[in-house]
Amino acid sequence: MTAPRVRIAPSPTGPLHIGTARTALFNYLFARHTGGTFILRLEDTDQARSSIAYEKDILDGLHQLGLRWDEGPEVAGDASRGAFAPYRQMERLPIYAAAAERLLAADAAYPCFCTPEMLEADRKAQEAAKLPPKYVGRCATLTLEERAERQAEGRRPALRFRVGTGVVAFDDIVRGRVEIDVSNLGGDFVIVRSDGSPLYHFTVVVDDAAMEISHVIRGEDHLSNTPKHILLFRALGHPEPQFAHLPLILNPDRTKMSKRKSQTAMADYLAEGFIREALVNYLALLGWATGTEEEVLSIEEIVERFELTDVHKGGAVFDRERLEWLNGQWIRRLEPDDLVDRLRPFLEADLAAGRIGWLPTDGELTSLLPVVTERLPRLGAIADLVGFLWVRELDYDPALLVPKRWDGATTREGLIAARSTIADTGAVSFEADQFEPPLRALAEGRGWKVGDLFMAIRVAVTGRTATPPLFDTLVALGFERVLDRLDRAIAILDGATTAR
RNA sequence: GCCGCAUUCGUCUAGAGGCCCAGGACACCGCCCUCUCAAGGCGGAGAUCACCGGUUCGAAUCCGGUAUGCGGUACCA
Repeated sequence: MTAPRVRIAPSPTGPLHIGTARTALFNYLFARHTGGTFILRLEDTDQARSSIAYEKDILDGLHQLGLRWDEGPEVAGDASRGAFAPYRQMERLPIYAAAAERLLAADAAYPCFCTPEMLEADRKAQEAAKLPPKYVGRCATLTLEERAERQAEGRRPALRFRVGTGVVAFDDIVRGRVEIDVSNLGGDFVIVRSDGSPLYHFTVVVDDAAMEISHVIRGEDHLSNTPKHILLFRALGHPEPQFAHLPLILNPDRTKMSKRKSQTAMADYLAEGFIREALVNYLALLGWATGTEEEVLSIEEIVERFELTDVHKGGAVFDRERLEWLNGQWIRRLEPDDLVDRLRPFLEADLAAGRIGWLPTDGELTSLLPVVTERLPRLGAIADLVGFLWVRELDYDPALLVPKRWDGATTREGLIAARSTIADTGAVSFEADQFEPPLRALAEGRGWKVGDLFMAIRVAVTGRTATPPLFDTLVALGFERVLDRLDRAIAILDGATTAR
């Protein structure tokens, strides 16, 4: 058998959608697993809704996920690559026109002069009679003379495809045999608008035929449309590809995942710091499983194990919690240098947004990693975790300073004692294991719980109650800043007592 | 309305006639570890396998029906 050729065919009418990314991924996995070719084609015939900005978002998003296509357009107008160029439908208009001409010549299609008003009236009547909406076929039997007459009146016809009669059946790779009676297709459907622009059902088939697509892998929402495509393939005299309809990704209420009810833009997930390894891993597991208990898998491992026949039939609810868990798994698996590189853009964004006052060096960041990675659910959470390291002044609620079991006076006393202990030991060298024994001894000597003392210090130097381990934090801050922040906390407590 | 597709713990799933009074993971709860938060370890709770009927010695797995859900039904993609 010849190598498969598959494609992802997004339309740039919105940002890269999670569902589109998943479909792209499954096509990619299938292509790589079988040694086939993965093609990207832009379906931009809906000029009213398409935009170059969306196109860029989609291509960038796919690139960021690591889904490289073998044939297709490059970002924003750059050169295409592949033997079947162009890969933007708006640049393929002559091809559709020629195909339409052939169908017309063969009388597989005919011009339709019905006006939107007439069609609307038909629909109303059918609705009233409780009949399924369907084109009545008014123009199906027009003679050549009648067509010419209407043309002469200046009416611009749309082109309709004759669906004929019978049953269309196909063997879907994930769903098995599907049979649909042509009478349920809604009658002869329009393939070219009256303004001459081709419609989706038509372009998709012309292109899949022209690009020699062997397997059409797409969302289940296209299942009911497949007979139309098959009819078109036949009329065009082209062998039908195999079809595989993937289950839908769902909102929590089990409807098709939508912008209204879920976060659907891939760019938003990327911006939050979900990394491609996790995103790919998670998306692959929506509707597919290895059949073993393996779950944390690299894209290479997934490629190796992927089979279309193992894909599920039922829809899958998108579960952000599980994605976050996988993201944590993958963040912890990254090499330190890699993690530092990937953290950079997030820190730059934090700086730009004023969440931090300056950027750490690579060395600083690297030394922080051991205590940071296991606390990082998303790269974007970095400032939230240790942003206190890169700000001049801490801004916190003074009430946080006082541990639950302590009062203000005890806290003040504790911080003063801790300050001098740290000043004494830190003057020699500033290392984590230097402080723990003396500070523990301090707590013990005063009859304090170490947790309380440590918590007071923690809040004083970080402004937060949840941080990486205290001593690593102190070292990261440095001798001077630790003392400064302790002094400032003591001053705050002084102020509080004097005020009272 | 009509057509199509689907249905295993809250969620993602394993399961292809006996290994299943259903396994794993996320989330949840508890314990351990512990200076907080995580991470990790251990344990717990959680599914009469949508329902009804049939086939079979035996069904989550096969067949039929029902219900529910979703998708499609455009001169959108």
